[in-house]
Amino acid sequence: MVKDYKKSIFEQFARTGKAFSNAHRIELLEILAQGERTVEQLSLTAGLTVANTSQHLQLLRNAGLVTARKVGQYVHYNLSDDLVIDLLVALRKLSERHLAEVERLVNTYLTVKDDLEPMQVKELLDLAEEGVVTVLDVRPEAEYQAGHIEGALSIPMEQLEERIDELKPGQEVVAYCRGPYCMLAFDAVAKLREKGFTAHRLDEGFPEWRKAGMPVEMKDE
Amino acid sequence: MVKDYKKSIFEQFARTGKAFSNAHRIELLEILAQGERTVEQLSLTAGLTVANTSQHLQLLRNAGLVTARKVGQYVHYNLSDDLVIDLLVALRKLSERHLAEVERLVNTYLTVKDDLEPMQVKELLDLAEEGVVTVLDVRPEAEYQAGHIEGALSIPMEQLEERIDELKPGQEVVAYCRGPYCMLAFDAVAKLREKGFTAHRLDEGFPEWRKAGMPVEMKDE
DNA sequence: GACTTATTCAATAGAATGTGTGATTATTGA
DNA sequence: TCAATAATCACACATTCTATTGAATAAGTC
Repeated sequence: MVKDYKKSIFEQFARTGKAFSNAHRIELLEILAQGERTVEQLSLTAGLTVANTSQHLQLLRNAGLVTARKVGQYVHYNLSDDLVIDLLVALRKLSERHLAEVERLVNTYLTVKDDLEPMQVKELLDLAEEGVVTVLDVRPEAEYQAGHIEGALSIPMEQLEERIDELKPGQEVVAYCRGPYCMLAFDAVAKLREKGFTAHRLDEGFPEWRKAGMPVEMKDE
Repeated sequence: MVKDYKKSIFEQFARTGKAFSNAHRIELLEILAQGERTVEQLSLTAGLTVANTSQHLQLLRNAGLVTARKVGQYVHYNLSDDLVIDLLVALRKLSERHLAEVERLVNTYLTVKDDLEPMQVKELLDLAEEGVVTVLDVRPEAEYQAGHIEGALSIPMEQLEERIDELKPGQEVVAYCRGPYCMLAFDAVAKLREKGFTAHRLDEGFPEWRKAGMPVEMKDE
């Protein structure tokens, strides 16, 4: 009796854990941490076929990690709970510390890492308040629409070069994107500095920001 | 280039996640959260064959979640980091909230749950200080030896009935064991009440207690 | 009603995982 | 040196996962 109970309990936990045992599923969850998405959007962003995406989503749904609501012919998926973000963050932290490989990859890609000091949230808030800095959201337009840091300016990374004159030359810029492993903000900072701006990268992405209860502007849902 | 990087990063995360995708492995981690164990001890507690236990441990080791050190012919395993406990806790919380099944199981087994109010840590500390309550560790002797709450009395659950006279009749007792899903303390409280004691169950187990930086006595390692 | 689009379902093949058995490697002690 | 013990390894088998394909369902449009 107790034995059975014990067995079942751990199996339930494993069911949740299983959701995080596949790279594609983790990526889907990370994307959903940005905000609501349809199946097609998810499949495009993650680079999976629609059917495959749908199947992973079913699994995540069965594990209770995401919710789905149908609007017309579209099914909008979302994280069911902020606890999912907690788990993603815990997973990241643990992986960072233990998998030397992760560290290596981060350092390999980000050769300029030391130059791009991430800004602290408090610092940023103060400076933005005073108008000293511009907070720049370099994610795709759609993601900005779905939700962004309060007062942030949206210039998707691909358009940064052509729209760079929207930024005042003397202005200090803080770029952010999806999270610590999102490359967009790194690329943006590199580009901005190349163009003579003082630019920093925000260590956190939008999900962490929202999770921390910081001011955001969200699309009505 | 960026694509490859992205792929690799999520795969590393998945590797960590994979460790939590199997019920036996989660159980092994939960046991290790109590303290260091040998392969044989783990296999006995989890009810697995030694070879099977060893294989799961290899996987956990490759994922960087546990460390092994050889002492004579024994290999002692341990969690490599408190972040692993964080992840276990996050997994529990998320599972609890989302898997109705977990809730159901807890409630089914613990029909007397409402009667056994868990005590809050602060409350407990105050009362223990004043000598009003006895903190009782009902885990097996070996686990107590490896580490326990400061000042706790050890009476393993199996011996509780015969050694019950070690407790003063009027005394209030607070029992604890391995964690929220460990049955020992529930059984103990039931038994103690049957014997006329005022008994409570501590909601947290030893790992949570230690993790929270509360006073413990540990075996020298 | 026919057509288009978004999503899911069903079936399949191939890869990965989990477990038991028995052999193998270390370490200790006689 | 030999036997005993702890742990790991190597293999084999069954099970489970994953991605792909093409069909089915559901909602909107003409």
